[in-house]
Amino acid sequence: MATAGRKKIELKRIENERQRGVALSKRHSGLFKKAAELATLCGVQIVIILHTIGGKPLSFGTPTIQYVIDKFNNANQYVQTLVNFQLQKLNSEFDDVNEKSINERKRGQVIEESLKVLLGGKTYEEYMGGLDIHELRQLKRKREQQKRNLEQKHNLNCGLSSSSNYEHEVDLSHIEGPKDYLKL
Amino acid sequence: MATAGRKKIELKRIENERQRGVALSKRHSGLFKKAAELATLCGVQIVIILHTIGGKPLSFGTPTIQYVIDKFNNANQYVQTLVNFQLQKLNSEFDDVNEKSINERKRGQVIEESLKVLLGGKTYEEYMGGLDIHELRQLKRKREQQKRNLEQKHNLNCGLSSSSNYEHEVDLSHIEGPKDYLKL
DNA sequence: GAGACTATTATTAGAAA
DNA sequence: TTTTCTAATAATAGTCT
Repeated sequence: MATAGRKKIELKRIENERQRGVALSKRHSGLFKKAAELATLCGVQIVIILHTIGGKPLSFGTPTIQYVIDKFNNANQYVQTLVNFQLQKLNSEFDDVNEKSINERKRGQVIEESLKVLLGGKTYEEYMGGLDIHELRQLKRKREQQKRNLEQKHNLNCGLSSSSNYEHEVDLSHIEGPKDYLKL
Repeated sequence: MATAGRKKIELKRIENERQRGVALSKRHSGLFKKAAELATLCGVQIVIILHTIGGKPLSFGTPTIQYVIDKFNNANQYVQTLVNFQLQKLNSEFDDVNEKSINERKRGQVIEESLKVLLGGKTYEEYMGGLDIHELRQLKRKREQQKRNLEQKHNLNCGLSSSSNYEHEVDLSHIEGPKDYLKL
């Protein structure tokens, strides 16, 4: 038996879904409140994680973190930090290359315009016809090589997926199992 | 204020070590008991980990601490998946723009070469003399700067970049912070 | 740290919004 | 799912062991 209320209730799963939901809501906040009090009064660091039957995770954690608490709260913070870092890097590179592209095009246009004047109103392509195939092939090959290099680079730098090591090695040997409060 | 007992106590750290120890002992078992009840009554899986001021870890978990931890970490894997998706998208865009940049430059070089022949061995800039010099110098400076930036990035694959207002759409809402129970 | 005692306060079951 | 109300039950501060 357990609980405070109008009536004692049996210490077993509440089958009525509605009742169970209400109990979960009340006891969830009650538990977290107790945890917060404990943290404040006794200066402990504490983490609570619970998964409802429906699979919804609820969690509580004091701001200061250590050991296994790292594994929970920090896992997220750490992931976010990594993500932001990677995104910033990519964004920055993206901006650089994009600007470079714009500048190259701009310069090309300036040169092309004057060339056009010299060629009697024809563009370079129009003037040259289909020639320079050899060089064009070489350029294509180079471009492909560079693309391959880039892909390699990104796989190395952005391997968030493959490398799974945000995990701090944590000694869990001292952690107790669930105690048998229910049989009191 | 809080607590049930002979007297209300202020909701702040108990400075008296003896009192604090007693409070920790009682509240620790009380909290774990509540957790066990919640697990039984509502069928939730739950883990509590706390570290005392002295660094001693105390924990509780149903069905197992490791189980709940793993489940929580799996939720994080979902976050990682989303993140990887976003990164791939950015990488792909990056490659596109980069290739575009390379193509622009190659095209510019080809045009420049033929222009040089037409101009009697002089580059466009040399031929144009003082014309457009302001703009050309600006472009040149920008290009050199960008080249430097890129080289730096290639060398240090970890250069922290400046600003980014990119927001990844990842729902971390299930990870609650400590709630404000203490101000009630 | 953990128990026992007990006056006192906190939590919560039930019902309904 | 959370909240309100209220009666009933549980948790615990203080003190001692």
